[in-house]
Amino acid sequence: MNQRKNSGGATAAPVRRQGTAKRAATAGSASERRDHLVKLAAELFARKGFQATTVRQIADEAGILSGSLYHHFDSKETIVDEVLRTFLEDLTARYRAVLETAGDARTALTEMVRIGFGTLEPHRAAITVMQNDWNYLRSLPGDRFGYLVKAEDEVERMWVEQIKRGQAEGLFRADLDPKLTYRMIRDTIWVAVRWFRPGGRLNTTALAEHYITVLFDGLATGDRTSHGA
Amino acid sequence: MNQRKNSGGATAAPVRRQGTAKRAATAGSASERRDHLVKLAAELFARKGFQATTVRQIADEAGILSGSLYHHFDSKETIVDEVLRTFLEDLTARYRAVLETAGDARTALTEMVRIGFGTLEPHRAAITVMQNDWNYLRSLPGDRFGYLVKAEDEVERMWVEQIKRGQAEGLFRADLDPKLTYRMIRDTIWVAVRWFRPGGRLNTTALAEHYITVLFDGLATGDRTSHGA
Amino acid sequence: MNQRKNSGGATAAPVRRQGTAKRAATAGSASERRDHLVKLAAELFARKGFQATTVRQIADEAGILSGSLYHHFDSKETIVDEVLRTFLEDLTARYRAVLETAGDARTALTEMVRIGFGTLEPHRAAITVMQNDWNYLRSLPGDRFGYLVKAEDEVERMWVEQIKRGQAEGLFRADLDPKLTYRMIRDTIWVAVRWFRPGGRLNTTALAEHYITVLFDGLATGDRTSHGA
Amino acid sequence: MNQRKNSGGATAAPVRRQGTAKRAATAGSASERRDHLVKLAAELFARKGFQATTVRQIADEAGILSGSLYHHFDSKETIVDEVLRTFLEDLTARYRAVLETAGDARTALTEMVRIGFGTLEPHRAAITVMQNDWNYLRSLPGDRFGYLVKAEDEVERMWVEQIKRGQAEGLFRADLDPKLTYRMIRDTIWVAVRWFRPGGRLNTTALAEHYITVLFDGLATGDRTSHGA
DNA sequence: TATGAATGAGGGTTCATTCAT
DNA sequence: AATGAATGAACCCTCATTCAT
Repeated sequence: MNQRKNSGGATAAPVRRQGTAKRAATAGSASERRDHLVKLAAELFARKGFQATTVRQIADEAGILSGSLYHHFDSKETIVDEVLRTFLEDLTARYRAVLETAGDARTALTEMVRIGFGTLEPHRAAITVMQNDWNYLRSLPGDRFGYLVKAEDEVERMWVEQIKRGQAEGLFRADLDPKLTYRMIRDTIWVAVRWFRPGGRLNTTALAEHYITVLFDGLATGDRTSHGA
Repeated sequence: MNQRKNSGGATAAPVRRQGTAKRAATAGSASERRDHLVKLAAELFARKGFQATTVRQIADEAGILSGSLYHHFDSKETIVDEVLRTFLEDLTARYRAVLETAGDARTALTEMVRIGFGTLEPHRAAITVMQNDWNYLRSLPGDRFGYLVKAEDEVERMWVEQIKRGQAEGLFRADLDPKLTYRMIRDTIWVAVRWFRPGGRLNTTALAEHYITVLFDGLATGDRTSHGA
Repeated sequence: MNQRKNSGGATAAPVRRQGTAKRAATAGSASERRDHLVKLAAELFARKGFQATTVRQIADEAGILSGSLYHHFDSKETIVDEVLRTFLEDLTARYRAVLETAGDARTALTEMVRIGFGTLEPHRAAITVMQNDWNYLRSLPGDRFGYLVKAEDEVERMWVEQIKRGQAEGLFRADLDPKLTYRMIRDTIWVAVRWFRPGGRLNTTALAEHYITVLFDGLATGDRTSHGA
Repeated sequence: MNQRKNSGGATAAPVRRQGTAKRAATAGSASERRDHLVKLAAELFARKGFQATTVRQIADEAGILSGSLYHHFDSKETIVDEVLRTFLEDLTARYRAVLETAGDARTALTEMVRIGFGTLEPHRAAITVMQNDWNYLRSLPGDRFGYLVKAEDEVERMWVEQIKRGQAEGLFRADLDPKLTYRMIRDTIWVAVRWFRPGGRLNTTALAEHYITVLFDGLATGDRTSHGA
């Protein structure tokens, strides 16, 4: 279950009983099989929600019986855990990388926005799950998903730091609440997962640039007059 | 505003075992009782999610048995339906009112943002449900919640119209995608429901003004230099 | 579920859908229904063991669906809990009653033996479960059945006390280990449940008198010569 | 006595992952390996019950995977079969040996009691299983464990014979039911397995002598007065 | 308008067993 | 003689819903 068994080579796709369902070419090491299952599950979780997805559906998708899933995972929760953890690890790693080499605060923030939108496509399923089921998963007993909160806190710290730095450097308006600003940026990026579809009119790069423009310079054209009540 | 207590009639407050729950003064007309139940349910849906909330929990909260709920509602879906419908009707009504008397596009948009944030408190539960369970509800068979999509479309039309008008008037950058811009604004407002807590450091008015500032004029201070890669 | 609802009178056995199975006349109060179910379950537990008995079998026996059992009980464990608790409460109550009015130690012990055998018939199922499944139930997590151990300790104390008193009074051999002696007596009585069948050659009274004879005066006839190695 | 370790051959102690468990020296002939597995399983069966013990647990204990057990045994039942059969064969053999050379009935019975207690330690696991799971195993379809009943019958015959002989010889009370008496003796001995722990205050020899005293001469001191109701 | 007992479908999970490798 | 992936049946339990009272 957890030792890489072979591999390297053509692995001569073994003849395997087909079960009832599709089951696309699933040769490869044990951990590859596991990853494959996680991917299938993530897709379902994203489409229908964690709770509404049954382990039987996941198993069907993989062409095995529901009980067989438990050869690979302890529980349904373990699967979604793996989905989210993978995403969060990738995300925080990318943030850290950017921050090590970042120039001024605006550049850093710009890069971070790009990273955010950049995950939209490769991690679409995970982000969707996080958006929709975060509330539920966090409420589960046993602090099973406590790391979610921790990871989020770390990310928040990174963003807020840059915003504050930008204010100190005179690059960003001093009258803004850093934490609040971070939240708005974060939400704007992630919620896009709800309507963003790859292959549509705009790709995630365009999305990012669009948002960067609005974020830094606003909707308005040059003339800064007061409006509203 | 939400607890017309009696109504002047014989209603002879029925002796009732109290069950385990609070259940404040529950006399009154049938429709008031119904509204009360909807409110309790909305709170639970918001806190735990629609699926994770059982009809038994709703009934408990109301101090009755789960079967008794079915004297008021056809199904669990009917309840959430009422929750969402009420919210959407209020929201669209407010938008229409503003648009009838609005001045230039920027003023109109400003007001719309204020309306958005303004619903955060009174409709917190409904918005939360919409954020978290929209995906699931929409996927239910029978087009039970098709009106959600319709309402959303109407709202989108209103916003996009104002954005385009603003661009035409030269108030907003011409290089922005109106639909995309709308979505970002919308999301930023609604998702706030996830972390906004009444009584905290900032009230919804402050939130609105904060966002209006960033939205129109951006994060950056005056010097519009190019940044990023 | 837990309030006595009516009763007293002929209760006009309500017409009720028959489900799929037998279901003997089950009129009466809610708690009577519950008791009935417990009795059915106890019988099955005794016959096949707690683990080997499925909730479906219990429900079948009652003529309802397995899920319906959960209207009356929280879990399968709750049912066996009720089986054992009822027995233990009856048993300890009887012991206490005897001990309050007992004469010398031998009389007390005699009565206790009679009580023991006397429970064999009315509590046959419960005793059988206790004999066969004690080990398993005790090992369940959460100290769900800790009271079993407590009740057993109390009973042990009562017996040992009488044995010691008998020794002090010069009625019982002084060279016997009281605790050990108790255990042997206890086991001899309870295990009889394994082979005792009501209506057989001997009833429980005869069993008791038989055992009392051997217990106090031994197998041997008068001549107390030493034997064995 | 139970671990002829090698056997003089190349056996080239196979490199084997150690799993999570102990697994002392496991080289040796196939039948030794098998015996070892049976012993591990017996221990688990005794501790947790036959049904509650999973084949996975047995395999874990042996440091192999559950599927691998099926190279040694046809089924889980086969394992417990072996556990019980071994015990019963040893037991009846010992009884037979004693009976061939026995003197009077009292001596014979004394020796049989000693044998009984004498198996408590070496066959603790098997006896425990027999006590707790007999009921279940006997109920399994296919008469798989019919030999259990047969062996028990044979043992009963041996005991009852001696008791009757003792009565005929005038050594035992004539008013006792031989079969009933046998059962009580048997039960008293075997159930001791539930609380007997090697290394405790009393060893099995002391237990036996204690019981022999009570059995033949009773609890009471010399004065045979009538008691009870 | 409520109760309370029941339905019936389905949920996640367990587990002895099989079998290609 | 072992692995590891899978089976398939069954298990306990949940829950929206129904309905006679």
